[in-house]
Amino acid sequence: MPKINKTRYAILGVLSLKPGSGYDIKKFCDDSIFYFWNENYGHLYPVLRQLEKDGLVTRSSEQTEGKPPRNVYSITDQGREELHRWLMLPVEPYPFRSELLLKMFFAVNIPRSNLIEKLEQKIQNESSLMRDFAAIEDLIKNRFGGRPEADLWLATLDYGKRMTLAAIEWSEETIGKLREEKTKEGD
Amino acid sequence: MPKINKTRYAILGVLSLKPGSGYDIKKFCDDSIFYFWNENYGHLYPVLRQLEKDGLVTRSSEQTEGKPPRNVYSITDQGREELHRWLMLPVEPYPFRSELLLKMFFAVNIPRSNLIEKLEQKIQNESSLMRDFAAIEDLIKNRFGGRPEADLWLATLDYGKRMTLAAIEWSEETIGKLREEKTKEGD
DNA sequence: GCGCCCATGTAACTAGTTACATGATTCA
DNA sequence: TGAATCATGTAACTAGTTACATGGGCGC
Repeated sequence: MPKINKTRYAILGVLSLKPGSGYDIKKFCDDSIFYFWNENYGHLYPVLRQLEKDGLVTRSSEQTEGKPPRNVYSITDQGREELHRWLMLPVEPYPFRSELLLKMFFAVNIPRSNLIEKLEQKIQNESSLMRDFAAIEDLIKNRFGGRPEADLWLATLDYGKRMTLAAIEWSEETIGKLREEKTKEGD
Repeated sequence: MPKINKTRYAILGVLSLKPGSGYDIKKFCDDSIFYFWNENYGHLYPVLRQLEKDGLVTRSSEQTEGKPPRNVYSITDQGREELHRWLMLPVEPYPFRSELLLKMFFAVNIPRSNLIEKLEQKIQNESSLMRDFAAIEDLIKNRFGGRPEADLWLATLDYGKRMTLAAIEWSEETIGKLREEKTKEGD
């Protein structure tokens, strides 16, 4: 089974909401779906050109005076069909990788304080995510509450919130356990 | 900042527990840490040779009669130092990607029944994982309970369990919400 | 004047996947 | 007899990352 290029579909998905430039697509990923998707220019721009060649998007160059030129892409009917076809397909299992867990698993000879630092860092990161989620939730409810997509968007957000909360809880309890061990040894 | 090769450290980690062949390392990944790490031969074997060239592991060829030859690798002192150095380093943020969420996010024109199927599939997968976790937990507690690593291994397992449970809960509640919507429309 | 935002892209690289190739042993 | 497990590896490919290159506008 050949690996299918997900970036193609992520781009088609973003353009299915509204036309935009490569820059806009990247921005959308970073602002709205960053908690489960990411794209970078080095991959985005070439794939965008390829989609154009395949007839799934069209490009129109906009030149506003005193501003950098914009290549605005729109999804075509063929592009919508292709996206629809892919959305209907079952989800391919994607191997999850966690460097934190890898490090913990082999950390017998690492000072517990170092592990605790890593877990505290994780709590910081995840807490920051929780604040982002609150802001996104407001945005969806206030600005896009009427849209038929709103429920789906809130569902994906709910996933992010649950995972993030669970990660924070695990980190805190694991820190607790590590401290217990430490004091046991220390006495 | 250059991207560091995680496979190198995963291999060093596995060999830090005990010497083994490429096949053994792959097996360990698939059996014991598959819920947060994966390796495949196409990457594993070349990296193993590279580690040998760098003096971080040594190779000894075993030829048992009537069996395929085995290249058994052992970690060197230099390898242990390199592993230790890396384990102490802070965790690099790794972008999380979810095809399921990507599909849900853009699923306005997809029948709800198709989404529900995907969520049910997810519940199946995660439930199967939960059973694997139970088996691994038994193994750690019964066979490796005395090892100093046991607590760390149980901590990583605990992470897996929490995430998996949260994913199942989310899937079930999301199915519920989708069905509600459906019946509302239906009337 | 400095830094951030807008805006496009390429080149070089690396990590990782899949498919191919081979072949013995063991167990049902 | 056929499937699974043991066992090693290469070749071709693709996806994705990072660094480089360029440059105007805007606000503090």
